[in-house]
Formats: sequence, structure tokens, C-alpha cells
Amino acid sequence: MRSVDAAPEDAAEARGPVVPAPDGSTRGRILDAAMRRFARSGFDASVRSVATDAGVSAALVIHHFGSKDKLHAACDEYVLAWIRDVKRDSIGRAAGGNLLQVLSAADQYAPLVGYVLRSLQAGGAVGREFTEHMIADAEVYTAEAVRDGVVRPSRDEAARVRYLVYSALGAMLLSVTLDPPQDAEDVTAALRRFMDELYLPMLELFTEGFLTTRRMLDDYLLYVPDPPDGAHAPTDGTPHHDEEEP
Amino acid sequence: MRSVDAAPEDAAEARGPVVPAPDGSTRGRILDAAMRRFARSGFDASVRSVATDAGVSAALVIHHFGSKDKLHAACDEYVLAWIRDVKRDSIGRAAGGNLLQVLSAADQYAPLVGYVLRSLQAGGAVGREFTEHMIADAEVYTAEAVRDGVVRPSRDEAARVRYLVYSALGAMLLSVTLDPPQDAEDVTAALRRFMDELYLPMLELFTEGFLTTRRMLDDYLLYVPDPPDGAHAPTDGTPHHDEEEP
DNA sequence: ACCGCGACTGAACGCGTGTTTAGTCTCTTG
DNA sequence: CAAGAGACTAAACACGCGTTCAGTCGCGGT
Repeated sequence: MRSVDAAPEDAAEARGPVVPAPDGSTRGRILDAAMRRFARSGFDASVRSVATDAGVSAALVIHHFGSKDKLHAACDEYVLAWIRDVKRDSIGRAAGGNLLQVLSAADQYAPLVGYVLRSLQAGGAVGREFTEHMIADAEVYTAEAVRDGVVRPSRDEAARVRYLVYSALGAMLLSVTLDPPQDAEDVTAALRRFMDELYLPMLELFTEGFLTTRRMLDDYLLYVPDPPDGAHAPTDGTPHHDEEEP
Repeated sequence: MRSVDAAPEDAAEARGPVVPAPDGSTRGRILDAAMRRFARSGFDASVRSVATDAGVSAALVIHHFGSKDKLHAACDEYVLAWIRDVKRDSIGRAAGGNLLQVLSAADQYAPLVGYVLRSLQAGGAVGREFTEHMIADAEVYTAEAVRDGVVRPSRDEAARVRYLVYSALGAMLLSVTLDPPQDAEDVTAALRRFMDELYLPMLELFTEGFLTTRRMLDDYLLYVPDPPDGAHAPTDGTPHHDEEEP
């Protein structure tokens, strides 16, 4: 039931889905249409609209999925399975915590990306789970990077990872929300444009930092003595109030 | 149906109290109720619900504002005027680009904060304008800070400011979206909690950076020769290629 | 050949929505 | 006082929504 369906897909639809493709069944067609419609128009899209997209009646959608909520849940599951597949197929490339970037690089994943963003926007299950997965992955990768000496250790690794993921994801979400692609079509292009613009300042910040003085950090460490992880005491950065600076 | 532009509006706007409080008029009460309802329940809240909140009939809401869209627009204007007031009264404190933090410190601004977040979430006019104002302010403040030597200069100041604002705002938005306060009431508490958790990694990143090596930045600068601001050449860092690690 | 069953549909139901209508009440004004 | 104007409301209207209903079609099993 994977990608066995070959003939009709190739001709009609531009590219056969690489991954958990809906089988040829009508139910699968409806599920796929629903996922794309939700990605494009948000979860307020009507059942009738996805029915039209799938070329069936609205009643049939309910017949197969029971209710709109269950259709939504089925889409969530479908998308999560798809994401799991993509991640398994591209381990390493999706490192660094920028899975969305990897996804937006290939247009075939456009509906996936759109769906994830819609779910993040609406606070749905997919958004939550996607975020937590990214945090979990990023924890592993940054731990490796710290061990290899290419990333500085943090006084609270978990908090840092969470901060980084929230910042990156949130910035993307905000960008496409405030300045949505007028084609309402591919968010991937918008995401790429966003990253082209903002990659340099991110890199700058990551390698050179932002502040020239340690004062704010030291003051904070003095004020709040113990971060959750007691392993790294604030003793490594000797808190003294002076500006070490050229 | 014509009564949209009324006289009392002029009076209220001209006086401009500390907070653009709604005058005693029924119209003002409706406007205030609508703003709070939209902040709490999003812009899908029904006209009838804000009418109930204001203690009037739904028809009267339409009678005073013409339509739901115009009510929404009036709320936007109302909130923007309020924000302008707050900013004028707390110049300096709202520096650094963390106006939302300042706002969430005082519970009296809870509906304001909620409204702004809802507008950011929905991509509304208030969200857009709020973001652009924050970027404009942050540009001024970081320019000062760079001149004073407490913040490192950037190869593209405008892009950096935009990146910082989008990251900060986006992270907050994502946080309250994915993990909304179950009371559906004060987002300010959620925002404070969010900042308590993530202030340390932010400070760490800003003073110490994230990467230990300049390789990624130098590679990028080599690959993309000229950032919009041609002032700072990438000559300061010597790019060298050794082993590869993302 | 018949039966049954699932896919499938057009039409309708019930509900909530934004908005309109017609009317009442209260005040101001000539 | 009469008349008008505006604040205000209950009721209704038109519409889109998710869902249900009754029925048709086609196909596999006995």
C-alpha cells in the first residue's frame, strides 16, 4: 500500500508522492485533497470545498471519515507519518534543527510544509508534535556538536534548544503569517526568500554574538543563581563587573 | 446605516486620556467589549457574543459600527492608539525591542497584549503595524548601542534587526499558541513564564554566541559576497577549509 | 437470479452566523 | 404639544455550515 500505484499517478498528477502516498482508493483521494486544502486555506475550509477538490460529494467525505473533526485527525496522522518518512530518508541533512528548511527546499513537500505551518498557527496537534520532535532531535545534535567542540556548551542545554527551536520556527511562522504569498500557493518560496534574507544575521549572531560586554549575562547569573541543570555551575564564567573589550 | 462617522469620536480622540479609554458612551462600551472579546477568543468571536459582553443587542453593534469588519477595523485603530500612548509614556523602558515584555509586566495591559497576539496570529493589520514599529524602534536603539560600543556592528543592520524582532515575537507567539493558558484569560502570565524559562539561553546566545568556529559564517560570506551594506567587507575573518561538519 | 452490502449522491435538516426590518422608547427642538 | 431624531430591541431573513436521510448504482456471494 506504499507507492505501488504507478500508472495513473504519473500521467495526471505532476509527481507521484514520494512517501506515504494515499492508495488509489477514493478515501485516499479525499484524504489527500483534504490535507492540501487545509494546508492552502486553513482548517476553516469547508467539508464541501475538500469534497469538490476530491471530485466527490460532501456526504461521501462524512461517510468515509465520520465527521470533519475525524477527517482533521486523519490528516494529522497522515502528515505525521509522512514527516516521519521524510526524516528517516534524510537523516543528517535535517540535522541542525532546520527540518522545515530542508522540506521547503523541495517543492514536492510544499503541502507538507503548508500543513505544518497551518497547524502551528492554529495550535494543532501536528504543530505541537512537530515542535517537540524538532526539540528532541536538536537536543541530540547539539549534544554531539558540543562534544565535538563546534558548539559552545550551555548552562541549560534543554532551555537553549527550546529557545532556538521556538525562535527559528516562530520567526518563520510569523513571516509567512504577516506576509503571506499572494498566490496562496507555495509557502516554500516565501520560506526560502525569508531564509535568504535572514540567514546572514542568524549566522552572525551564532558565531559572533550580539553584545560586546558580559554585564547583562553576569548580572542575570548573579540574580538567578541556579539554572535547572546543576551540572554547569555559573562558576565557569566568573561574574565580575567590568567591560572586557578592546 | 449612515451613522458610522459620528461626532463623539472626534471629542474622544482629541482629548486623548492616558489610556485611550472608551468614554462613557454605549459605543465606547461596545468597542471596549469587542476588543477584549477578540483578544480572548480571536476574531471569529460572534457579533452576538460581544453584544452580550457589552450588555446590548447584536443589532445595536451593527447600528453603531455598520458591520463586523468595520467593528474589527475600529478595534484595530483603538488598540494602535492605545499602544502609541503606552509607548509615549514609557520611552526608554520599551527600548531593546521588548515592548511586549514591558506590556506583559503590567496586568492592566493584558487585553492589549492578547489583542496584539491575536492579530499577529491572524496576520491582521495591527500585527503587521506593531511588528514594523518594533523594527523601526529597534533600528534606532541598536544603532545607538553600536555607537556606544555595547553591541557589535552587523554587516547588515536592517536584516539583523528584522531577524531579532521576528525571532523574539515569533517565539512568543508560538509559545502561547502551542501552549495556551487554559484560563484563556491572561496571556501575560504565560508570556512571563515563557521569558523566565528562556531568558538565560537568549542572554547566553547574545553574549557568547553559539558556534565556536567561524567556518560557517566565513563560508557563507565567501559564497554570497556582498550583503546589502557594502561597508563591512568579509576580510576580517580568514576563510579556510578543513574537515566538513554541518 | 436474487440478495445484500458498501460506495456514492442530491436533497434536506438544524443551527449559527452577519445583517435587515419594523417598531418602541426617550429625549430634544420648534 | 407635536414632530422628529436617534438609541435601542425582538424578530426575521438569507446564507453557509456540518451532518443526516432516503435512495440509486454496481458488484460479489450463494
